Amino acid sequence: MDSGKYVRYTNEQVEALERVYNECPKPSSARRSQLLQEYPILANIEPKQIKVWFQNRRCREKQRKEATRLINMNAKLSALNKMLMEENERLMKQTTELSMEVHVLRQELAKYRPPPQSNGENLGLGDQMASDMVGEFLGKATGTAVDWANMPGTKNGPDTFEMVFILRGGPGIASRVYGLVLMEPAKVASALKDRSQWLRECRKSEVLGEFRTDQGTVEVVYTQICERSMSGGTNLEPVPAFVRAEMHPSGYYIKPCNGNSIIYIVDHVDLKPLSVPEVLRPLYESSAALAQRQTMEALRYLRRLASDSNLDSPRSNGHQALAWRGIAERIARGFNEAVNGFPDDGWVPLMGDGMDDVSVAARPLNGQRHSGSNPAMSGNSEALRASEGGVLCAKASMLLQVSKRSKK
DNA sequence: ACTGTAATTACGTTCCCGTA
DNA sequence: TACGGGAACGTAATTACAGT
Repeated sequence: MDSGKYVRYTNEQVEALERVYNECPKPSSARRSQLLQEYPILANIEPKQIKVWFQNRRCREKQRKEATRLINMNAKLSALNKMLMEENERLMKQTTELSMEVHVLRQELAKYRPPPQSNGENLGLGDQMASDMVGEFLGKATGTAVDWANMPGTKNGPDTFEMVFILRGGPGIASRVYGLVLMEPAKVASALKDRSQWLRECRKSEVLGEFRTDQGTVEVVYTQICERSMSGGTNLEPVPAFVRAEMHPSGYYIKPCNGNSIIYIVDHVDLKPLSVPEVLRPLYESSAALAQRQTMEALRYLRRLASDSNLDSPRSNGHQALAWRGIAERIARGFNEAVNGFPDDGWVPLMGDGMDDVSVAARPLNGQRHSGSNPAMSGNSEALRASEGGVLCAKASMLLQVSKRSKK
């Protein structure tokens, strides 16, 4: 650029231009010519220069506003960052405290772990007697030789000291579960005496649909292990050609433990799968889920009681309740995956939603009609085997209700 | 070297006018 | 009336210069 072209306007000239700019930042060509008349001090400035000055002035104002906006935003973000840093520090401290608390709780839980069951080696006399009593109890409760298969996903671990087992090799289906409940043994016994009470939330039963096959009538029944099944009473009309099942007496073994209780719960159901229509047999054979549901429901009930009763006690707090809930949920998930071969969300519940309910899920296959409820979109090997027969697939709890109704 | 600002450049939009 | 060309003007980016 020719250096002779570059000039710096005087302060007076700039002040005059600023006054005009404040009135009108974007003057027209006529207005620009007019202000040359109004301000003799601008007489030596070309109209084109005036135009350029206004262009640059608008540009500068825009840049300054943007700079101011960025400065303000930076201040806000700095304040927010400071606040988050403080919050992070607080949470880090909380994490440390909770980790220590978890460590203490695990140490406490480790004290309540029952002795190994493989043999009696390294057991004290009291432990050996207790172990023998448990074995005898389990045998009587199931009416069969004890040959349990531990369910994957429920192994003893650092954060759980309870296990779920399914009977292997005996008639029918049995399951057992043991775990610590923070209740006095007398209270546990009292709660378990009234079995119907912990089934109170599990008594809903509804026929969702019905259709006939060559082997007989198939009903789709939603149930939650209804109370009347236990008492023998029912207000549902019996459907002919349905199979029978027997409910064996359940058993509870309560072992005192430092003011709390280690509970062994067993349920045993003989569904007689050989009497089931062949097309449904695979489903009956998968009904280990039912027995497990019952035992887990009992244990959950006891824990709810313990949790409720201990909420006010100084040794209990919200963390404990959360820990118990987490353990129960992990066990339930693990069992479902182990027995059914798929997670809970693989089925769409017809009613109820799973964890605390004994829910039913079903899906129509091979173009068969269904009950009108949402069909589940995935299944397991048992469901697939059943589907080959061209009927509805369902979880075991549904089929138990079918068999119970025919028992009357 | 850095900053502020005048001047330049590139490009897009709007308006006006002539023409088919 | 539609269309194209040109003038005027705008913005954004860049360059160049003078003062500190």
